[in-house]
Amino acid sequence: MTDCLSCIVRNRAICASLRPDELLLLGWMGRRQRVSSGHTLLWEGDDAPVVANVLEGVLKLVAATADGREQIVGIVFPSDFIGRPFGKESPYSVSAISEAELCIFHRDQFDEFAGDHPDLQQKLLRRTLGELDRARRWMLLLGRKSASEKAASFLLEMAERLSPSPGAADAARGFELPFGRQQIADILGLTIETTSRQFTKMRADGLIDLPSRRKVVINDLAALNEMAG
Amino acid sequence: MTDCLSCIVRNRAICASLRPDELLLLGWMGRRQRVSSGHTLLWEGDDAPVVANVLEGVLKLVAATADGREQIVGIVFPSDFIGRPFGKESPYSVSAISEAELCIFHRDQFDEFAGDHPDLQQKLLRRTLGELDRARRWMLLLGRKSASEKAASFLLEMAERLSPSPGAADAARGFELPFGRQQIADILGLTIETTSRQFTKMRADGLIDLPSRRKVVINDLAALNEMAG
DNA sequence: CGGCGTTATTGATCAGGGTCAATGAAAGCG
DNA sequence: CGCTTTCATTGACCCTGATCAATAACGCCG
Repeated sequence: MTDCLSCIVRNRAICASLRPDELLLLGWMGRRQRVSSGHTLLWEGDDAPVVANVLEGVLKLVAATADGREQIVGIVFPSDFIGRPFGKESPYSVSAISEAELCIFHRDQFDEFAGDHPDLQQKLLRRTLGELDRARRWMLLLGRKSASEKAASFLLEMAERLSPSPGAADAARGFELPFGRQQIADILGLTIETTSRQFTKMRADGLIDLPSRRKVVINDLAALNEMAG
Repeated sequence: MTDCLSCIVRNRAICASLRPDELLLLGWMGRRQRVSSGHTLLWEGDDAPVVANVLEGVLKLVAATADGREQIVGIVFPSDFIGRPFGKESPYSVSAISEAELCIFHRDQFDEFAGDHPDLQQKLLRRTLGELDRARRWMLLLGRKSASEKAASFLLEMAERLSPSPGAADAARGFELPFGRQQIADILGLTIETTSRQFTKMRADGLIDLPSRRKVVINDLAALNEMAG
């Protein structure tokens, strides 16, 4: 059994809507699972028999064409929810891109539990609405922005999402990306070469520093915002 | 007051979850409104004080860059729901692209009503999850597909969504698009010229007929599927 | 520390799709 | 019915970002 009361995402995940006794019930249903970096949890097109909360680590949602081109369609951080409630197959695959720890439920069991707990369902609805907003803003980037606008937008989004206090204006000026260059390319709908060139150019122009492969320091937030279009 | 029981989308909209007495309550809150083609209901970035069900007509959700490039991020058909419950500003604008009839609610009133009616909220959750899946499949198209793949994918999606019996395998072979070429371009992340060229090419190759500006007849579904990648 | 595998950068070239411009076809209207 | 306006098609040219290829930097491990 899982101890939900001491869970690290207790107050941020959808479970935050539950009372201690309800949480106990949910705890009986869930089981913790570590997944290692690179491991794929759910495959695109397959029936997705599980849903989960992310306790730790980062995962990616990937859609792919028949000939292997990949687009990352979502990034999942701790306290986020993954899987597809209400019985549809997953339209994308879900893979860990770092060591991760999940709290996994059988989808059918979870669906039933959710049916009896409107507050949980509302939390899930709010979260899904937020995800939909984010996905739609990303569609503008994918469909209409240039490579340089994409790169700048990406850094701003990451500064926002990786900042310690969510929602606050103090987006992190320096942070470590959980992605390599190829994954950034798959997020932006670019090739790895173009992505690399854009990063190099931003560094050359003094907008950012790149102290190591995955570290980024933002020097000129205003210019970056300008550049993002 | 609105007569929900005789509503044309009674069994398809989220209201289908409600009992007659609940429906009566909701009817008191809603008001019908006609909107003419081209009229914008909600503006990107503004607070969105209303939500609505679509009874008739087609609307588009549009995200735009500061310099005026536009990306259509969603298409709304009869029985679909529009607006942003739970108090966030709309991240896109909503415009009618044909004469339309809506059933409009004040967002706050609707939120409160939804809070008291879990079944309604679940219907909304299911719908939102479906929209999110659709948006993410579209991200693959925008980020990774070529112009010809985009055009073919578009026609297949439209054949599916415009078919009279939803879900059935009998996607309409001939149908009338509710969009002009510029709007198709804004859906696909292309220019109007490229869109036009792709349509002309598909006709030249015998995959489709174009009997009038907005009419499409699919001749070779298999080839179109192949082409969509 | 040195060697190797992986990942990122840089360069040269090319092509898909954008841009600019002109023409053509439909729809709206007096 | 013809005129105007809007929308779509077609053509010529160019540019951004993809592709192909080589090199460089990092990280891992013995």
